[in-house]
Amino acid sequence: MSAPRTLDRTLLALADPTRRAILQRLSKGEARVTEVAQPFTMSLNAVSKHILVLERAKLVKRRKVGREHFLSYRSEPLEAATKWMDETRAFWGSRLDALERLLREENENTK
Amino acid sequence: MSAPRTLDRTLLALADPTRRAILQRLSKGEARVTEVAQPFTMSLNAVSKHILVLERAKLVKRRKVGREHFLSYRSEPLEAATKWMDETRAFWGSRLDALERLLREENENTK
DNA sequence: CTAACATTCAACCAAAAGGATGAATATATT
DNA sequence: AATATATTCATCCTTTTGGTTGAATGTTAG
Repeated sequence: MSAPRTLDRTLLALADPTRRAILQRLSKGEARVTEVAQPFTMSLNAVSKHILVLERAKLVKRRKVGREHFLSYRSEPLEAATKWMDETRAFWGSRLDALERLLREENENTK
Repeated sequence: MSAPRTLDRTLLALADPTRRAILQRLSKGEARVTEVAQPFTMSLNAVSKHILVLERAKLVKRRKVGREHFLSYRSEPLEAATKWMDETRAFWGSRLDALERLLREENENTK
């Protein structure tokens, strides 16, 4: 099993609409911090912090050219999270169907 | 587009190893609060709070029988989150491949 | 050199998260 | 009725989060 910290960071980073919007923007191509911040009403600094969260989760990579920081989207963490979710959903969802689960519950309740 | 609040709550609830462990336990069948809390070193009350977070995200349903509260896992939010992730990953990941993205970036940089 | 620009750093703040403990509530057992 | 059990409620504490503003840093342009 892979370190759960990574998954924590990925899911936490994705659990915010601002950050998802940032990622969506970056999925269309590289952009500078100011460009990324432009559509939002919040301050540039606030966006800068969101970017930091995304970087910590490795969902965004930064490339510095002079005074400009180019941000790009990295797909690996989302792929990993998707993989975890698919596997988990399969395991939690279909392996025990409703009837099986009911039987097991009854069995446990009479122990 | 579906309300982002739901997705927020689901992802936030999943972004914690304790809560994922609780869900894993419940995926094997119903359990009471005390049973769910038993494996953890933290206090019962702390677990109770985690359960509340999971309920808010509709990942856990509660059925009260006398003084006992039976908790059960609900698969719908995880299914919805998986769906969102799959779609998003497809959209962000494969629709623009590396070359396309590179061209677009160069184009944007010369505007 | 100086001015403008891109970005972060440093405080500060309010709210939420994650935990502990002790009291309260409701139900079951004797 | 008295006690034990299952669970939450109410406080309190510390850390994190998400936001603000103002200053600092580094880079480019005039």
